[in-house]
Amino acid sequence: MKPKTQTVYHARQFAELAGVTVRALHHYDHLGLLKPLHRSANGYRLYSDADLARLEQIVVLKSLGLPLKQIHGLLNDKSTLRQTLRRQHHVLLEKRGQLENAIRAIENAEKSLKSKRAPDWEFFKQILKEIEMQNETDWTTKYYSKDAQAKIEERKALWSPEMQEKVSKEWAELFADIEGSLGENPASPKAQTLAGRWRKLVHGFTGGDPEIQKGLNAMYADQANWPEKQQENYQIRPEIHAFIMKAMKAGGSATKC
Amino acid sequence: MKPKTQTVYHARQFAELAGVTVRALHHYDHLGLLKPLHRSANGYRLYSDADLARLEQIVVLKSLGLPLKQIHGLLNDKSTLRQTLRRQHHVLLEKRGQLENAIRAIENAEKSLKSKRAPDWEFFKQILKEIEMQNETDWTTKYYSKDAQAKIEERKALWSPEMQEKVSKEWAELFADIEGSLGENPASPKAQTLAGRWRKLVHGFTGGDPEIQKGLNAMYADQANWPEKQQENYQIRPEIHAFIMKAMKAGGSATKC
DNA sequence: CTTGACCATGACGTAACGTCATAGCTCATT
DNA sequence: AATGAGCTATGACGTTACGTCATGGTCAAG
Repeated sequence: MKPKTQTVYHARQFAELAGVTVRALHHYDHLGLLKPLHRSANGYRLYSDADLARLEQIVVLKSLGLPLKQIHGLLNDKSTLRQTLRRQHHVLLEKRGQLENAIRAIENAEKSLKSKRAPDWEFFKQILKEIEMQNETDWTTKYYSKDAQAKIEERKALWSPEMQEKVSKEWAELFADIEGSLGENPASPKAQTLAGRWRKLVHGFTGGDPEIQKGLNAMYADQANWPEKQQENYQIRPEIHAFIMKAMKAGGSATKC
Repeated sequence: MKPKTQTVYHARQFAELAGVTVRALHHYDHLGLLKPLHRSANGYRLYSDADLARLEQIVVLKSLGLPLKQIHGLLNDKSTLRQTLRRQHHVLLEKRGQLENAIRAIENAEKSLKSKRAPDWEFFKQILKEIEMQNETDWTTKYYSKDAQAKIEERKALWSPEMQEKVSKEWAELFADIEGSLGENPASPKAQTLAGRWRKLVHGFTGGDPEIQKGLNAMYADQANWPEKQQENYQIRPEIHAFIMKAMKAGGSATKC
């Protein structure tokens, strides 16, 4: 005999088991997110242990900041769980970034309030701008159309750290290989192979989207105006760029960079 | 002659100057947060440079995460700016903490998803609990009534880092001084002075609130169940405690610890 | 029978606007 | 003068995840 623990719970008990309120249960029921298995004759909600498991999953996902709608979808089709988590991870990192900006801004503002007795709004404005400028991780955005930006954000969210690392390693290897083949004829099979790898990596970023490709090209054309700090990280040696361009042309591709 | 730049703006222009939408202007107007100086005959909102200054302040405060209601109050009575910023700083730090929990939880969950193909909800639950347990900065809360907790939070938010440091230094000094006076008669003026300092420091925390005092007492009485890590930081040597209790009694005070 | 504790549904409130819908005004072109 | 583009106004509903009544039925204990 199994220990026959209670198999049905009333709203109150059930809510307490998962640390939520009865009102929340009503809400979830209303949304169709969690419907009690049955109702008693008088209309009371009767929850089961299976319901408890589901509710606990809801609570977990909720604590990760997911909206109830998505949770609903996830629980009906858990195959997208991975991607949802990736996306959410990205979202949370961004929120944290903004929070940190605000926190630092307040700290600076407090310092300035300590010396000057009256608030200096011009100064505050400055502080915020500077902080925003400082961590301009997204200085690239100005090259993309609104439309393209949205698409990029979409795809960014799905890049796992491993993928990111793998890709940057592939780029590094590709650069090294090109470096060693600068003497080759751009039309040679070897050069064409390199151009192929290049295209594949670029394609991995653009996803084949012409809007994104356009932005990337624009960004590349404006190299002179990149922020100094990024020059080193992103700039491609002219010889390499020239070589690849020639190889691309020889191969008949229109992709610019 | 000063450069007579435009002195009145229509909604659209004005909004762009501060990087907000026209709808937001309507909203602020509706709330009474920012009313345009006048309206044109046809009912159009006409904003002035003074309005611009105010709008910019609104934008700054909003970016710090302050609700419009509070901003409204602040702009009418800037004397509370300091405290509001302190409070907000505290709020933001807490939000960041929660975000970090969620972020770490997702990262762990992703790891576990990598090995096992199916989501292991029990495991997720565990992860969240552990992370919550791990940074239990507020293990003390369980000793306070809901009411008292709210009050404590209120006061915490107003403690500047400097205050905090000053207070803990004062406690350290007091402990040292008591340590050197353990041989004294608890009724002696010297002991009474020490007891007075003790009371003042406790009062600084309780704010004279009996609810908070009660919680503090309860917490102290339950020393045996404190989390291990905190034992060292918070525990008071029994000799010192005993001495102060005697001195308090001798002085006729009812304060327990 | 009366409490007190628990249940249900329904509806309004919250924060900060976004997004129509409807309608008037203005300037410039046809 | 009529028309269309572009700007303006007000009003109202939608969003998120419930909290907080308001109203009324149910159940076990005394």
